[in-house]
Amino acid sequence: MTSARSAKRAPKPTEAELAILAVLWERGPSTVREIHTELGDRTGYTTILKLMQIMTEKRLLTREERGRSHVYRVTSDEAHTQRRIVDDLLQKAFGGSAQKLIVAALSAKKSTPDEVDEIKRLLDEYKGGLK
Amino acid sequence: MTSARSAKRAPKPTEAELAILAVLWERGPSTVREIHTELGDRTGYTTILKLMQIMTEKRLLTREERGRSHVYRVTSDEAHTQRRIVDDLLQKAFGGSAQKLIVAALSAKKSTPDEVDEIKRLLDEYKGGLK
DNA sequence: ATTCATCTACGAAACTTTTCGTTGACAACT
DNA sequence: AGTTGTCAACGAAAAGTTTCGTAGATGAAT
Repeated sequence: MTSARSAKRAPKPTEAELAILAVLWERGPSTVREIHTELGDRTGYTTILKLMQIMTEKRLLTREERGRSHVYRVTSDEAHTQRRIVDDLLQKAFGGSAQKLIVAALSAKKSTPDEVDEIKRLLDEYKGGLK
Repeated sequence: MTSARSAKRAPKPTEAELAILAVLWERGPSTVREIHTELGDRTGYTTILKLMQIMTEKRLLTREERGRSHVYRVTSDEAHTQRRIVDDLLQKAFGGSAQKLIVAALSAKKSTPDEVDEIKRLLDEYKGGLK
């Protein structure tokens, strides 16, 4: 056997794929038409269709038929996929240091003191979950 | 004019470029040989050389001659580049929510309580810097 | 029944990124 | 002077990603 479409882990999505995932996260299960509309006129309909077909092959999406069209949904949840992506970035750009990444995120986002407090609350929550 | 190599802002590095940047961040200014050694035998020497030449064209790196070889250094500092990358990811995968990203970073890294405390300290520092 | 709109499927073009083979320069060594 | 090792330069192949044109199916409207 060489490279059949067998049971593999979901690979890291490409840029264009990520744009589609983001819409699916926001809207929930959707048709190609819906995604295409949401994404605006930057890309043609068949481009989106093709990408979603490829994503289905890669197991990033599943689909079911509804009438004449297909409804796509993401296979693994938003948090899981985001963790994958961040983990990858953490290794490649931050030498594995979550702290550096968080600092970068804060200054990129220019968070307000209130938001920082909210983040601190999340940290406590996370710490609580560890025990 | 269409696309001359003029005064442009540094573009987002590709994956392979990022691997090189990471080594330069860690080691400081280095020769191609040094980067190649550090990166192991996964890729050939000329591949790294070519990439670094391209990166120099793109102004991600500058270089100066030292004897027969060239010493490359990054143009903009680590934090700045990391912020760029994170900002991009923030928009594309996290709907602009720094909180989501931070949570993802924590669980990807499986941070310990001590590390979480350290991050909280950084947050306070950051908050202090805002005033 | 013909036309029209909408959908999937397929294939290939266009573009980007990564890889490496080859060449020529240069210096150190014999 | 000839051989050997190391380097930058260059070009182009290979691989990966994104784009869209075209075709065929199906249902709705005339």
